[in-house]
Amino acid sequence: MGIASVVVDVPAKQTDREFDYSIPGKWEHIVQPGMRVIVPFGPRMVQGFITALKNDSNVKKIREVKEILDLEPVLNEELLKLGSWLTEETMCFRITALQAMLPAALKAKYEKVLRISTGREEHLEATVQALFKNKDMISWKDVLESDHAALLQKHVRKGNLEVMYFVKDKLKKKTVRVIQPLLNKEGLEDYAGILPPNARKQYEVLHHFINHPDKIQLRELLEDVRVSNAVVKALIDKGILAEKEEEIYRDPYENRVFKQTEPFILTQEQADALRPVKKSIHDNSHAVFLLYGVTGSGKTEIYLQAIDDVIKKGEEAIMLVPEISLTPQTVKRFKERFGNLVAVMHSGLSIGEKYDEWRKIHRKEVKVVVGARSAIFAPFENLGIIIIDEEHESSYKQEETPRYHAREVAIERAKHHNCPVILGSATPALESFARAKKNVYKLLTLSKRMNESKLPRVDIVDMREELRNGNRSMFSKTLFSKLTDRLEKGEQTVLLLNKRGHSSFVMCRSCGLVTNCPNCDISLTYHRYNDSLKCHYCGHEERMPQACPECGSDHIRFFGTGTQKVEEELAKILPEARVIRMDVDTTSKKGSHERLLNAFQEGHADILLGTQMIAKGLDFPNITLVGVLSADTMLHLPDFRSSEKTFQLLTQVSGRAGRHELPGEVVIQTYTPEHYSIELSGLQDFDVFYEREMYIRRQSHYPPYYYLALINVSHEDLMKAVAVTEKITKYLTASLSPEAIILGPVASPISRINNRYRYQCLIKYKREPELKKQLRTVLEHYQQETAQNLLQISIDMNPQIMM
DNA sequence: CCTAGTTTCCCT
DNA sequence: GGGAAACTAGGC
Repeated sequence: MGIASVVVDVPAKQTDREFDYSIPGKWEHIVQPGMRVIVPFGPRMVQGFITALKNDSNVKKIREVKEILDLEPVLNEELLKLGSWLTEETMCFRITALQAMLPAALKAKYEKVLRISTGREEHLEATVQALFKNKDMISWKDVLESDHAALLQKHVRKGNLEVMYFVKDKLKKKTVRVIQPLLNKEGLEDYAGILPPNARKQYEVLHHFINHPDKIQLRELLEDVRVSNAVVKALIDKGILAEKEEEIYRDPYENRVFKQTEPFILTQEQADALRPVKKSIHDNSHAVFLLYGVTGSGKTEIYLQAIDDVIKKGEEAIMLVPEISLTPQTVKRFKERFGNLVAVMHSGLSIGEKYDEWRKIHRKEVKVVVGARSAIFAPFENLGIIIIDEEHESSYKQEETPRYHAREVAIERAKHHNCPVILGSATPALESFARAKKNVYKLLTLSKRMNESKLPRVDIVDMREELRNGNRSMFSKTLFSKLTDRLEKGEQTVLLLNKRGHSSFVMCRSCGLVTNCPNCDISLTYHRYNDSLKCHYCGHEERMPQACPECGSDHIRFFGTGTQKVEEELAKILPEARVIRMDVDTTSKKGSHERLLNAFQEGHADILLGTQMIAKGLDFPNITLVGVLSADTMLHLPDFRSSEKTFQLLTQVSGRAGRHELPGEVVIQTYTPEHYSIELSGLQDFDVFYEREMYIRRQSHYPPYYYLALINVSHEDLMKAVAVTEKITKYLTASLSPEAIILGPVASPISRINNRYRYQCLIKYKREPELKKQLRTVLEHYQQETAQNLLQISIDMNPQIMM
């Protein structure tokens, strides 16, 4: 008899294992590991994944698989194995790991409903019967909201009502309504002749079908003939037209035409860098390459030609790009080279669109996926290369469980497929560069910009000096004069401000009150478009107060500088300048990112003002000036990587200037010009920065010299949070080797989120083979309390941010 | 001894 | 995660 081992969709410690189910005979020959199933679990039905098939089980009372959800496995053997690896590495539940590898559309939705048991209606009193009026089922959610929950529960016990559970697919196949004529041309003409004279619109619709007898989407028909739905409906009712639903793929790029491009001739440096990659592709040998190339050195062309080789060999490629630079511009470069062999995956797509892109990969209709972090799980079976561009970007680390880093997953997958990984960056993560220096990764260097353009000249302006000279504006003299100069010449400028919102916080000038989030230990941010204050952590939102809630003074004001405020200032000092603002507020709508960039590229604006999202990937020939309004904003964050992040951001944004014929200039405004990460980004000298930062990391026992594990404990009760963290710290100190450095308990940088107090313990270590085991013991120990959700303990192996 | 509220156990 | 069994405390 066929038995399936199933991992069920119940993310809890006790259910974090396989359960055996028998396979009904009719499915015996269909089922395979990696398929989703619906299985009975206790009194309800849940979704699960088949992880293995076997012939017998030592479980006595075995139940049957209720339903099979897939005809083909959604996870192949490699991905199932990768799931186990993820579970192990990130210390998450198996089900969480498996679901993380699939598009959200494949996750189940659950519904619990009540129904009157057959023939028991007369046992119910009028109030209960009234609830079921016109309905044969009512949802459990409504029951809980009604005042009759206890009464209904009693009827369930007596058997008058029964509880039913449904497992639904989240996914809906997208359909469109299609209209087609039921008569031939002559029939339509005849009918048009006998239409009453007031049915002008119906006549026009018939005329459309007389000229175009093919089926047409309802939406298009309405647009083409300029009629309303009612007109078409009338013709359908009369039996002249027919309507049907047709399934379609959602293709976010369907209306775009991409001109094919041919591979460029590589420079000597590029060719030298590509050669070892090609060798690895053709020898089927695994290797990790760190492609270290200055901004504008043509890394993308190397990626494209490597992928081209892979496709010619009949294999597939994954190309990861950071979320914020996964712009239509980037996608275009890949679609222009590889046409419809490319699938695209990023968070801007709807659940359905992501699912459709995933299906293209699953059905082997494409050879390349270009995508953000989660695209690393693309279900390719013959991977020939994995490329991670801007590999230092922190968005490659997922900050929710499973807390994986796409770079680690990439290497794990590439080992399985015996294929190369390319990590590309102008400013590699220190960890990566250190590995390259130790020859763990192979270093490939591009030191020159393509078409010989020079790196831009960088001016570092001391804003304290400006203030001393009486300039209180947010623009230094240097930046202002260069701005006016560009404006006169008709060249373009990019202005970077590393903040969002109108102002960072609101403060009362009379009593000094800063408006904080009531649930979190963090100040609220002002958003102008709806005159409100928002918390970026819990989503709390309130109206901007007219007077100080504490002292009643109306001297309540914004502090700090946001993109909106800079925009206003620009309008004052350079009223003739056309400005495009890009930040979370102006790009939240679908397609707005692309629209703004296109407008800028086509020269509809002189200045592009934005947050970090503009630092990457922009490649417009007319940009000759880049201004960084305040370089220090991220420098003073409580994070050991803040220098590295600052250096990377400044170098990246500087690289936007002068990439083509026109030479570029950069102005960096700062209050700490002497800080090495600012000074060295001015010289664009990564190598010196690397040496300097490595020295500090060694001194302070941070990566790459040490590994990190961060334990975060949260509880509504402050004392409890402290006590638990303290206990964990003590336990780990006792059980790990004396070489491990265990810091804590300390309050998290954000010490309260959503009314939960947060404490943490940081472990720095070089080699602790027992660490994961010990951490598991810790989780086990607090299992009861965490299950009740009073206490939360999260563990982040190799954290990217210390919050 | 019954009941309502709470904790623990178990799901194949 | 959630239902049901097991357990506990308070009512008369």
